Amino acid sequence: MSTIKDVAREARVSHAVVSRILNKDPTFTVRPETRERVLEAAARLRYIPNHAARALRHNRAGAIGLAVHEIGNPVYNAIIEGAQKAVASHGAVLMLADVDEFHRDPTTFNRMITSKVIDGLVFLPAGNEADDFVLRAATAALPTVLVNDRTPGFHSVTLEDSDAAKIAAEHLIQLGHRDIGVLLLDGETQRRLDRFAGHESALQEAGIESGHAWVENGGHTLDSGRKGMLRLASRGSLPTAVSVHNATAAVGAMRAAMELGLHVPEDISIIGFHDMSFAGFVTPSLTVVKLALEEMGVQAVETLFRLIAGEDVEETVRVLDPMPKLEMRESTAPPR
Amino acid sequence: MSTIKDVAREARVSHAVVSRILNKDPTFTVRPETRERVLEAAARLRYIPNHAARALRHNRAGAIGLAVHEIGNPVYNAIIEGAQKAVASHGAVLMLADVDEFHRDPTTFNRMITSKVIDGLVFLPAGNEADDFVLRAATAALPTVLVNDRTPGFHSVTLEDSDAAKIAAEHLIQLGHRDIGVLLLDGETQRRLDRFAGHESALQEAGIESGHAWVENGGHTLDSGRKGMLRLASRGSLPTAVSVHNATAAVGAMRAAMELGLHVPEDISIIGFHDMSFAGFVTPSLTVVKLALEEMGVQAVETLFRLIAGEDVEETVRVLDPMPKLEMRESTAPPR
DNA sequence: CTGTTAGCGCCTTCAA
DNA sequence: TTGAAGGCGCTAACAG
Repeated sequence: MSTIKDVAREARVSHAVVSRILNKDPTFTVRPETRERVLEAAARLRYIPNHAARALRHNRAGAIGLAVHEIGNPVYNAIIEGAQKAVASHGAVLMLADVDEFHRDPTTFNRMITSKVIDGLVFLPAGNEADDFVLRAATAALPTVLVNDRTPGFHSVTLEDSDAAKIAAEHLIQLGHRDIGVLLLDGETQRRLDRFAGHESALQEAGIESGHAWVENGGHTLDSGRKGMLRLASRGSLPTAVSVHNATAAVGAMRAAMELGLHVPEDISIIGFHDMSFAGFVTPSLTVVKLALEEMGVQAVETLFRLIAGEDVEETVRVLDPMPKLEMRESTAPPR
Repeated sequence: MSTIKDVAREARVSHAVVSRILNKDPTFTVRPETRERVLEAAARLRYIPNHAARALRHNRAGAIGLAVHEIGNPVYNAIIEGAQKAVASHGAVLMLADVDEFHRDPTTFNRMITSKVIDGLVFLPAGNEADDFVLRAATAALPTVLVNDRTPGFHSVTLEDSDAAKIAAEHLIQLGHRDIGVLLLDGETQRRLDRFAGHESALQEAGIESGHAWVENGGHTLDSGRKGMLRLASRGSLPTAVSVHNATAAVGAMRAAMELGLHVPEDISIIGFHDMSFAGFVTPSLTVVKLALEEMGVQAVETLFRLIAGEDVEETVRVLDPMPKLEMRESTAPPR
């Protein structure tokens, strides 16, 4: 591995000159032939600046962290991809981490946030106790941005959760459903409340008395969705349609319906959130409200970089483009 | 952020002493009271060594990379988790990266492998052109370990692919199937061939002439699995059972069967590989051969660290514990 | 226009 | 048993 000094020797200049040329220092003028010599030497030696030395000098790691629950949940995939791209466009690298893992063994996490391994953290909360620990520790040590949720006092990037839930409920209403259940997210997140509010407002506008009849937590995993649906069913009466506020949970809910001997969508319609890969491939394929997950990942990282640069940033960034949009498939149909 | 000098001043010693105490230098003896003072000061100031300075000094990044195709594919989740844990146990951090992203824009990748952002790379190939680029570039620059595949001349950690495929085929044979199709992985990977060999050997031992009758590529995605199944069906005759060498593709294959008006498992049995989260939740739930994915992730990282430390490492590490195991669910049944 | 110098925070001889 | 000094590779202020 060649260093800046090797290049300097090769180009017969001091290493400081190399540094300034390669970093395109605007306050610096140099004879074209010298610049030429330096660039040529750098190319020939395949010089690449040492990351650690740079980080030490700048007091910047050149890496940012992304902490999620369950890296494997396909819903998060789009967020991760968006973040990945945005980070790359800043010439930095992404470090992916599991929140629950961090909570179980905080050593790594603590090192990551306190020893300058990363310059900032994007954090996707799920509403459990691990969140609280991570959020508290992270914000104390680093610029931190919440993604897919908002909490007063913290920088956040959110979707139009209320609108999205409203679109889902309206779709069911439009199909002719009046008995509409909902599987909310679990955990104490704002998006849970926002989505619930959107759902309720659609019912209200349609003149449907909800009376909080069929409301359960469905969470964001296959298993929690399945259990939520089973709880809904254990009430004696069943709705003809259910809005599930997460696509992974919706697949679990469909599984539960099948176990109960119900056919989807003939006996019960199910709509999910997020257009993750599995939505179109399960049977029946899942009608969803598609959200701008990837764009949200991008925005979160951009917000974080602005924070790191010390810029003034509004507390809550809302991702408005693209807006939530219905993606109709097989799992919803008129009631019979 | 306090530095080693702050601690030294606080404990009224030189910073060299602090360094040696904190790093437990065995060739170093110190008066208990001095050690006490230092440890106490370090704790009080919440001293954490600066990662960049350490990296610079040791010429080690303290991070290792994991390059996969499609971070969101649930099959990889277990591998990632295993790797995560192993990396943490070494006091390092994991950098997750997307191979295809790297191929599209090699800038970030090149920086990552050449500028000491990571100390080594674990690489999960899928058999496309992106692999070749990444593998070539990575091995030239860094200690690199292949995971879930093997290539002569490169360090690899693999599963018992042949055995696993054999178990899958034997399960179908035992149920009474004789007309057995297979959806292979695509791409030019060794595990594709190994699994095919295991499959064939089961048929042979059962006295079934394969004649390469129902053999197609199913890949490792929902869509490729679906298409593979459609191609199988387009041949005029249909097998009564299909072994799909990847669980995600198997879900796609089930979807295709449904589109063809076939019921699973009544008309056609389907068995998949890897016990990923969705396997138990799709309808019908998917019978799979469960592989030691998480353990493979662990082993890959351990192998990489041995390589980084300059130890002698056998070229191919086989993960033998736990061995592949059948996990029977609803998608396989006797032929009718 | 270019070179010299002084650190960033840490570890590791070498001396005392 | 402890301290002083040098240097990892890089950048930025200051000289020339």
